[in-house]
Amino acid sequence: MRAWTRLLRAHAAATRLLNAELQAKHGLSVNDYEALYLLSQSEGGRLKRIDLARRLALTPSGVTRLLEGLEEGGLVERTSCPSDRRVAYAELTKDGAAKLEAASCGHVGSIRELFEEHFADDEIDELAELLARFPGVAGTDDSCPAA
Amino acid sequence: MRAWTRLLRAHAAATRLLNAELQAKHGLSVNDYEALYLLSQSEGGRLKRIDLARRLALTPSGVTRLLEGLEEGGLVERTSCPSDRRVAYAELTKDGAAKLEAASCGHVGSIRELFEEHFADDEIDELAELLARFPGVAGTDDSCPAA
DNA sequence: TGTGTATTATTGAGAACGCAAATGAGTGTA
DNA sequence: TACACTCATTTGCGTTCTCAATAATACACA
Repeated sequence: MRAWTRLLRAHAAATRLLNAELQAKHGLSVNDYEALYLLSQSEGGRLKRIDLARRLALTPSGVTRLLEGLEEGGLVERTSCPSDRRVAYAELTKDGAAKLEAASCGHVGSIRELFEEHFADDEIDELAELLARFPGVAGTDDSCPAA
Repeated sequence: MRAWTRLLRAHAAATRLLNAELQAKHGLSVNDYEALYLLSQSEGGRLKRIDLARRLALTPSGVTRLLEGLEEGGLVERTSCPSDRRVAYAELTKDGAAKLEAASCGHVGSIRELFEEHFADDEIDELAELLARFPGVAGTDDSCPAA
């Protein structure tokens, strides 16, 4: 029980902090950033919308809304798939890659700072390992295509 | 970095699951439940709104909105403080205590299930200990008045 | 081929929450 | 007393997300 309530609090506090900073400096939300990052790590800089949803732990409709904003800003482009006309790809644009580049240094720094202020290096690994146990979390953070 | 993104995913996935269940069975959100629980554990079944905000990792305005719903449902009552007329207490009503009682068994069970399915007991403790390091998380989950 | 089912994506409606601004109340200082 | 400052709370507004319903496509099988 303590573990659960603390997960709630830790997420709320950390998210609010990082969101505010990212928003102020670059006009991006944390999820905007994560989406751009995932695209940048994927082959061809693009990902099926549904895969993006799974990796971000959002619903498909959440992804539609998220990408709406990014497309409007010209950071992401909609591409269609010739072999399956149901799927739409989200593809990183040049502007999107540049935006990610510009934001990443500061953002990664803030995250490092937040964690290293309170944890030793091996504790961070431990935390990551434990969190990966939750359903749907494992294997969502690297560039593997998530078959 | 992995630790951070996994914290995001784990929270999103777990919250969505437990929220849906709690909502379907009792018409409460996770934060509704947490608020009722915190009140039930506090002296006199009441808490200053601002303390509730801190313990839930919400902003004061978030608490106002949350309590709006609970007051409408008769689960919580607004009480004033004689010694400082700025503060308003949120006080658990009989109905609120009953509602909490009714929901707690199933909800706690779901949480246990979710965690015990993926973790050993000592790993849960470890996770709780690590999460407590985040700023503002420590000491928010028991009944201490959070001076 | 025709039909039923699963999958991908979008839309409408609504919930939850944050920020900024405003209000009213306490506190300290001259 | 008068003034500035801080604190608890609420309100308006915008953002982000979910759920349920819908549409279009793919696929499996008789």
